[in-house]
Amino acid sequence: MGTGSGRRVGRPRVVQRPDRGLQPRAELLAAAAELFTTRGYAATTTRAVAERAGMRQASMYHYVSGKEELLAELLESTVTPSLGCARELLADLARPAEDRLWELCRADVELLCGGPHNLGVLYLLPEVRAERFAGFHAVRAELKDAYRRLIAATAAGGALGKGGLDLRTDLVFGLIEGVILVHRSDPERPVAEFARATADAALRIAGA
Amino acid sequence: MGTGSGRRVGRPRVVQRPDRGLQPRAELLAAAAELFTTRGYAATTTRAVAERAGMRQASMYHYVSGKEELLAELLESTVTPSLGCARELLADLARPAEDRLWELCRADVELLCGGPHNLGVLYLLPEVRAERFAGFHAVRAELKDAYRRLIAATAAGGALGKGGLDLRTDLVFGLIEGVILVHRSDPERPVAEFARATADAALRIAGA
DNA sequence: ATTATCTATAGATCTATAGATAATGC
DNA sequence: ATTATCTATAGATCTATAGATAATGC
Repeated sequence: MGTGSGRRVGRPRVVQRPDRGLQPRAELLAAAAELFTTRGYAATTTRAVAERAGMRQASMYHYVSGKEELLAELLESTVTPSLGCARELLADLARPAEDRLWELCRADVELLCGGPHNLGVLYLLPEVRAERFAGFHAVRAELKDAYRRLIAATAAGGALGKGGLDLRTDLVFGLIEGVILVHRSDPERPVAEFARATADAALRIAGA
Repeated sequence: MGTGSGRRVGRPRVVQRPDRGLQPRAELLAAAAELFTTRGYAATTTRAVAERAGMRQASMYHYVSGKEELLAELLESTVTPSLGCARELLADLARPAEDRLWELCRADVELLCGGPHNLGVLYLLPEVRAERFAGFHAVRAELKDAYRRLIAATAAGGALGKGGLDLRTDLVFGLIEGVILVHRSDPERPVAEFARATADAALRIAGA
């Protein structure tokens, strides 16, 4: 039972394209990622997404309820890997907090800048404030809290009061997000190197 | 000749509101700033802007050619003050570069975070890449170049090669932008203090 | 029979223009 | 006469549903 074979149930698509081995839903997500980041979410029509995914506009509704569902899934899928990394680092009490904070920053930048599209811009969409995206906000808040805890666990962070800790966290978090957004200005630069430099900068801000 | 008086030429507006002393075009800009930042640019209709400014949808076209013109003007009006500040600091050769870089960062954050709306999010709109907004891109590039030159003029920056200088510039610029975006998470915090803390962080990143 | 598509379209917008109207100015 | 507004609307969308169609599966 090969997924790659041409033998597929259902009416054939009117436009045939080289099968990229993706499931229809994944094709829709990939198309949405590209269009949302390059043209904007609200400016992207369901027709544009469907057509880029190789199907007609109406067929999209066989897989998703609409644009919102695509956005919600894209958002969560970008934070989840970073969050997984954060959880592991939080639990790894053997390593110094400074090392773990550095590693979280580095991994976060590399994950976001390494993908084919700059999904970080989606975080800032005003539409995302809606109740519909509560799931995304929850994971993102947990990620930010991981940053806060790691900063608090550093030598410099331990001396901070609540206000000071919140401030440092916002600065570090702001750096990470900002750097991801600014990155497209020079996509030539190797991501791994850029991620390490950002992590170095974050540690300086944290006062380590 | 008081602008405040009720004696106005032309057919009266159908909805009367307390005159806030703004010219119609300024009312439109204020309405657009609020709606673009809270609901998103593409999601905001011309009707919504006009109605919030106190006039009917079609009347808006007496003052502006459409949404794009409003966006273009809002964008430029947010960078221009920062750029003016940057020019003055660049010319002030008597002061150490470190001081001037610190001051530019502080002023930039204060200007952007101090306004009633978070206009920084508008910078990231995919729509803004269009040729229509070349003017905005020009002033913004000049602002970024001012950052680069001030960083190059610091003691630590002088030793950097081109690649290193570009990297530092992106990190500092990323911090400023990111911090402006993250700021809304805690709008209670006094802006002046936040701006100073960000400037401190920027100098650490720059290696000073 | 089941499935994945398709075509067609109703209903709801939204933009930008045309032309009418109600003020003041002279 | 000039001006700032209004109402009305043509034309161009865009979304989401209804129902038809063309494959495979049994």
